[in-house]
Amino acid sequence: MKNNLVIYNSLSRKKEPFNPLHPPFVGLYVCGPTVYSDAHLGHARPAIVFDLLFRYLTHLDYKVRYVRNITDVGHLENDADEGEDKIEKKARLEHLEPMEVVQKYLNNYLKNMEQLNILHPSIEPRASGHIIEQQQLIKTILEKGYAYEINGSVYFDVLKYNKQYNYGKLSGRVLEDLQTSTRSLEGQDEKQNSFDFALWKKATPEHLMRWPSPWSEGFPGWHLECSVMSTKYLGETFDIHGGGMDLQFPHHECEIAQSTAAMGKESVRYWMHNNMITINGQKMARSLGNFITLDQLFSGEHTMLQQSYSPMTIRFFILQAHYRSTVDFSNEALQAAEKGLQKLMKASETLSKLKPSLTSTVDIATLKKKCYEAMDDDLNSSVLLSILFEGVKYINSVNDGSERLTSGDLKSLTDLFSTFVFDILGLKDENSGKENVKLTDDLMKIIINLRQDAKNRKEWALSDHIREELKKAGITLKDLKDGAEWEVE
RNA sequence: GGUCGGUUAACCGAGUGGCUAGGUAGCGGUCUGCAAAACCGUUUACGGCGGUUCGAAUCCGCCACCGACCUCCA
Repeated sequence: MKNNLVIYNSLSRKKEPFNPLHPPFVGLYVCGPTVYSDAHLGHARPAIVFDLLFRYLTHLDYKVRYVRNITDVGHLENDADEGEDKIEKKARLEHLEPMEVVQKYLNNYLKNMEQLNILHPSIEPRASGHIIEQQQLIKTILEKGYAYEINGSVYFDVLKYNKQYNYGKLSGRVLEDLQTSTRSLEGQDEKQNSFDFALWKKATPEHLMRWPSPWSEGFPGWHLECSVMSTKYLGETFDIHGGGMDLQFPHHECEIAQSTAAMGKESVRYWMHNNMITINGQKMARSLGNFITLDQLFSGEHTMLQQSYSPMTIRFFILQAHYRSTVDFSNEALQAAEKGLQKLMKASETLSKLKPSLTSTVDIATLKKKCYEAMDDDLNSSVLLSILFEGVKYINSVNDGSERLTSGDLKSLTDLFSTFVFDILGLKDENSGKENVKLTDDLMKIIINLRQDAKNRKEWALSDHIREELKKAGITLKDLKDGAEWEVE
């Protein structure tokens, strides 16, 4: 199995040829959402980026097992109000059970993902379903001597780990720098060093989410679930781990430390990080309160939105930028994306109606080659789209008669669009269904009006003929006192 | 403060040591009863200052500004 795919590995900070460990199988793990509020535009980005990767690898005939976790345990929040669990905080506010909150927002997230035409991962494991495995990993790390227990909590000993391994290799941190620069936060008295992180945390009396363990009734640390669930389903070593750039430190750094401490080796071969979506140049995040939820985008109900934007417009908007660049939100940019998407969709419809010629005046084989080159170059969907728009130009030109395509080339171009626009980029024509309903409605109005004119002129034969023909087409006309109703059988 | 990244035309956004990215918007034209669509042509680019080079927006240095991470976060 061969491919020309090159991906940027955050670990080496270089583009590297992608060679899976056990071809034709590929293991892909991506950090999913913490489900304690509605999904926002920021959540759409990694979902779309790694959906693109999943789709492309699948297109290249790899057998991909794609694991995307659901964080439903909620993790410690270092707010002024001493480490309150996010999910519980929300639960108390809304008088719901923590798991009820989880279910509500998980449902919403999954609904949004479907709207964005994001394929379901192969496995969507939940942190709460892997408490035992997480405890096992803690035990192993304790046995290896890279963690210590204090007052029922267990912390990872970063200093000791760093003597043998390199803590900070992924994010470019140097431990000595961290020692001086890490802010001193309250409630960290237990830790030997400020940069140590929790593997197990003893629950305070008001903490609702808790599980029994050898150390205390409590809950697992922030970073544990990913180490556990990735290796459980993909093996001790697996191909790709993805997530947002903001997770690089400390989350992914800690994952590396945990896995390495437990197994003596690293799990991940290629680290991939998508960049952020900005709004007025600033990161869009729940914590900053400047986020727009996907439901709001789709409905247009937000003070910053001039109109609603369809899921495919959002998808197209995100795909227009390369995943490692920031992408800046604005109404203007989304409206441009909406128009661009419409142009692409319209062209692909036109394509299906083109008539073949005996000769071709444009080079489809080269176009196809360039599409693969764009995707192979670290999933450059931005360049891919620019090439597909060359194809759009060809299509419209052929339609206008200024260019020609043989039936063979026509088929190639149709395959190309089907493959790249729909299968790989995962775009779909949202208007076809809606338009048809509206179109039928409009057509029926025209027919009914014409028939009314005929009736007004007492041309009953014509009027009856129209009604009979419609009946044959499965449409029943019902004449009312004024006007007419119609219905489909 | 530390680490890392960015600054591209009206807006979004690729890319590259010499060759039109693309989308949206604008302008001119073709087509058209009109309009729309489509097609053709087209305008203001590579933050600033130096350096390397035959040639830099692209490499190097300095400066300015912006951002991310360092704390849950996509």
